[in-house]
Formats: sequence, structure tokens, C-alpha cells
Amino acid sequence: MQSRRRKAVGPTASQKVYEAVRDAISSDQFKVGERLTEDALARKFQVSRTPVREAMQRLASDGFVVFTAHSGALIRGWSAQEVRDIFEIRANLESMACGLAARRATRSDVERLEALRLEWENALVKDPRDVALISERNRAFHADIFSISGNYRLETMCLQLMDLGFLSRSFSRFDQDDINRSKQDHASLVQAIRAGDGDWAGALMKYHILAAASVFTGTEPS
Amino acid sequence: MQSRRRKAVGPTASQKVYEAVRDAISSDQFKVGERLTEDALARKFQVSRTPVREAMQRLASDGFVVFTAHSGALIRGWSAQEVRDIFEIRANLESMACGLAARRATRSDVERLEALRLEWENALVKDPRDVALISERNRAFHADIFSISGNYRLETMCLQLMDLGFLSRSFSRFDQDDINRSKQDHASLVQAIRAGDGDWAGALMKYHILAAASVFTGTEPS
DNA sequence: ATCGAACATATTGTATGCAATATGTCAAAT
DNA sequence: ATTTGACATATTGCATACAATATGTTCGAT
Repeated sequence: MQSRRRKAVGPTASQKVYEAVRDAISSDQFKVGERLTEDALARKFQVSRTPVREAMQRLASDGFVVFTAHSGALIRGWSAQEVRDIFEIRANLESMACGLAARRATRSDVERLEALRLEWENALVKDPRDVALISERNRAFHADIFSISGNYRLETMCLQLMDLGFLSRSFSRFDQDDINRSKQDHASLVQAIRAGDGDWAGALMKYHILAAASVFTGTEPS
Repeated sequence: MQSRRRKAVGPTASQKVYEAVRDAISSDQFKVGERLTEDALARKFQVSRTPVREAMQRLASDGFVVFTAHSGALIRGWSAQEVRDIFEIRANLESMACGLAARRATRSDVERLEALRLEWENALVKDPRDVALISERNRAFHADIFSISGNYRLETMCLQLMDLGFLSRSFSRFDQDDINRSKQDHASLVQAIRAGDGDWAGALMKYHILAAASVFTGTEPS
């Protein structure tokens, strides 16, 4: 037994505000251009402005909000060009991660990934309009591949790009053909990773993301 | 003439501290593991702890320092694995940027890039031991390629990876063969970009970075 | 001597007040 | 009606005080 009490000192107020606002942005709960005033958030979270400010700084650093001196934080939007640029980077980085993952995946990695793939497909079949759930499980599937890659910084970078916000609207633009293709892609990805074929897996992922990008042709400007 | 006075309200204290500390870290002026106490920095920059804290948050977000709650900011080191991971990512991202740059470069882009290449080579010839100057001009050369790529986010990400700090020591590990190869690489890069050959330029850059990575085989742990 | 507990010190986390800046309003001039 | 400037308000930037936590030290039990 342990004589010493566990620490269990919760996350700081700053951390809690950061996570709450970040998740709210990722799940599209703010309007683009909306202003986040420190006082309002402070009241909402029952803390002072100091931790709120720190959370805003971090959100700005992560690219979720635009922060201009003496003016504060705005929810940022994404121009069509920026969305194209981001998909272009994702296609490369996630292809790389997927190739690495295929070369490193253990048997249990593949089993876990296949389970995540099935959960995603189940959400897709159960209610194709529950975009939030589908997005979340799609994220979990991709994130697991990043993790298997073994390159921690790569994992972080890929997650950051996935979480930028506009992706939560992604699946709402998919028609039945897009959905079928996605299902096929994910199944093939698991297959390629199970086979340990890095080139195959990498090429597949690049194609998968570029196909999703093409659905995003017309996007509202910032 | 303009009747209205310009604004010209200087950068905030937080911004000044951030830039000063970031540049100090990039140019290797702190020891790995060194602790950055808020009070000490506040005294040094003649400001209160508040802007210092904000600067620390941003530095942590950028990966320059490790920030743990109730414990503060430490200058972080890089394990051999992390250095390998970062070079691996750079090889992909910069290869991508270089390929894009080759497809988009105008005549004047190429001329400017060639001028930067010459400045770098001059520094290398004049004093091969002036690692700081050589690093700076090498960075300017690579940064110009990122800029030509036209993908702003890609540019930002590549710069972030270049500026992580350990690179300033890079050229001190180069022997004469490494230097000759680097000179040849940079010349070929300009040539490929001038030719507008994206595949060539991309492959060249990937090779160039992986070659530099191999010089970094043994690195001190974090 | 070693270990652990209690205390003292140092440092970070948060709240609050004030100064600096930006934003919004309104009246007067054209 | 539009524009310009001055003023009033709102919001951010920074400094300071205090609370919470971590770190270092001393003392005593074994």
C-alpha cells in the first residue's frame, strides 16, 4: 500500500479554458469572425482574465484564432487557397506517417486500428447525417495511424492540421459516392498496413486525402 | 502628403520578450535543461511577470521550451531520436516546398535565390568556422525556397522546424567533404528550380536534407 | 548514517486594479 | 447626406498582491 496521498492536483484554470475553447472551435460552435472577449470568457468559466488571456495566446499560436495587439482574439476563417494549401500538406505528411506506420505496425496495432475502422463505419451506416460522430471517429482512425508511425513530432503536426476546424464540416459535403470511396479507402489502408507495405500505404493515404480535398473545391473566404 | 499621423505604437512587452528569448534560444545562448524563471526574466527585461509568462507560453507552444504546470519553463534538449524524426519530416516537407517552388518560380525569384546562394557560399569560403553566419545564410537560402513555394502554411511549418535550435550547431560538424557536397547541392537546387523541374528539385532537396541528417548520427540526449 | 516528516523558502497560478489603446457615438462643418 | 473631429465607452496590456504548489532544509526516529 502507499502511505503517501496521491497528488491529484487538477489541471490549471488556463488549461481548462484552453481545452474548452479549442474543442468548441474544432466542433464549429463559433461563427467565423466572432470576437472572443476576455471578460465574457472569464465570466463564462468563472475565472479571472489572466488564465483566459493565456488560453487565447495558445489558441492563437495554434492557429485557431487571430490575435492582434490591443484588439484581441477573433475566430479565424479559411480562404479557399488556405484550405487547398492545408490539404496539400496533409496529403504529404499523412502519407509519410502512413508509410512509416505500415513498416512498424505490430499485430496488435493492426487489430486496434481495424477496430477503430469498424467503429467509424458503424457510425457512418447508423446515421450518415451525424457528422460530428463520424468526424470524431474518422479522426480517431487517422490519429491511430499517426501514433503507430512512431514519429511523435509528425503525429503532433498531423493532429494539428486535422483539428483546424473546417474539417468538422467535411463529411457534410460527401455524397454517396464519396462515402463509398472513403469506406473502401479505409479498408484498403488497414490492408496495406497489415501487409507492412509502406509504399502502398503511403500512396493510398495520399490519394485518400487528395480525394477528400477535391470535395472542398468551393469554400467560403475568410 | 498624409494629414493623419501614423500609428507607430511599438510592439508589446510580451512580444519583445518573446522575440528576444526565442532568438537567444535559436542562437544557442542557453544551456539545455536551464530553467527560465519568470522573475529573473522580468528583471532582465524591466517588465512584470505577466508579459514574461505570455512569452513563455508561446515559446512552449512553439516547442522551444518545456513547460510543466507549477514548475515553469526549461530549455529543452533533443534526443537522437527526436533529431532523426525532425530531419525525416524536414526531408519530406522541404522536398515538397522545393518541388512547388520549381513549378512556380519566376525569373526574378530565381535571380534572388541565386544571389542568396552566392552570399552563403561567400560566407563559407571566407571563414568556414563562422558557423553562425553560415547558418544564417543557409537559413535565408532555404527560407526563400519556402516562400517561392506559394504555400504560406508550408512556409511557416518549414521555418519552424529549421529554427528549433540544434541546427545552429549543424555546420560545425561538417568536414570538407560535407561542405563540398552542400555547395554542389545548393547549386543544383537553383539549377533545378530555374529549369522548372519540380520532380528533380523535390528529389534533390530530399537527398540534400537526408545527407545533412546523416552527419547528425550521434547527438547528446535531452 | 538513512530515511521520513515537518517546516521554511522559492516559484508558479490567479485575481484585481490601473494605464494604454481601440471602438463607438454624436455633433458640427461642408 | 457625408465627413471629420472630439468625446465617451469598452477592451486589452501590464503591474502588483496574494494563494497554491513545488523545492529545499532541518530535525528526529530507527
